[in-house]
Amino acid sequence: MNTPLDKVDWALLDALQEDARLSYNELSRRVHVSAPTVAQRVRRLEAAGVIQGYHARVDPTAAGRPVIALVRMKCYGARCITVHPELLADCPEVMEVVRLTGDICSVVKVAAPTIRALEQLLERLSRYGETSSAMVLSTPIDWRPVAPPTE
Amino acid sequence: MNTPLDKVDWALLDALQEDARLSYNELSRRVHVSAPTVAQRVRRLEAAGVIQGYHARVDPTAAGRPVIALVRMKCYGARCITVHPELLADCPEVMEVVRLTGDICSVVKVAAPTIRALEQLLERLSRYGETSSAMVLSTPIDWRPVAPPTE
DNA sequence: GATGAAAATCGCCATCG
DNA sequence: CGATGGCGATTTTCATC
Repeated sequence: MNTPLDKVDWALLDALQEDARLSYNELSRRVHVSAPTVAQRVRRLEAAGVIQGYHARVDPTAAGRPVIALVRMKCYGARCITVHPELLADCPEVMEVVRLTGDICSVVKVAAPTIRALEQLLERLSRYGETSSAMVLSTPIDWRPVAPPTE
Repeated sequence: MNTPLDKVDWALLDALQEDARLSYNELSRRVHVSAPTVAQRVRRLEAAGVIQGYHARVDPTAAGRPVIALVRMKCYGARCITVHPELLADCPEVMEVVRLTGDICSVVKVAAPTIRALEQLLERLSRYGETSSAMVLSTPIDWRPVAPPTE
């Protein structure tokens, strides 16, 4: 079902991206739409896959994983981790994997407790392809909400 | 205040990373700790900066921004966007900026509505440094919770 | 940190515009 | 398709142990 998102949908998405814990009543006040309508809209957005989940954002450093890195992968053909992400199911250090165009197969974002743990993960990743890693010094922009496409 | 996270803290972090909309009562049931204690713990985690926010995760493609890319930047000295992220305040396409060690200054994650919009953003970014971009074909691992560091 | 209760809030159903 | 009203259930918080 591909009915485009209207003004109310985007107001709800804005609010819930900013604070996922807002109640339907509170959303109703902010968006100036009745609470039952809010609940219906939000459930529709969830069912349509527009909203994929609600998550607390945890600071990896404060949580004991201060070693952040980006690992560029050039996988060996069929063992490409982008087609077998389940290979990394038991690697809690792996936060994100994106598959790319170009000579870099994928980029893996990693959050490890220690340099040593990062080293071990790189060894593991090197089974699947050539790795090239860079440490994350800081995150000037950590997170941004998805904004309505202005057309 | 740097008191390390205990078992209860991690149970709460796990639950709230998985579903940020759980009530304190529901958390109380899952973590087997009384509701007032849950509320107190969660507020402490928020105040300590361990929990940085609660966000709905929105699928950029479903929300009208299907053109995702990673842009590697080699900034021109002082104009480096990692030290002046406010230069990108009015670029809703920019989702994330990480500063890196190595010859790549930073990587910028972008979600644009169209190829044309991506092109325009690249023009803008090229004012600050050399850009090298790769399209995101897919995201085999989109998101992972921060897990307790096993030591 | 647990308990218990009180006040406020929330979510949902049926109904109506 | 959205708004209103009201009910019951849930939640949050306070004081106390």
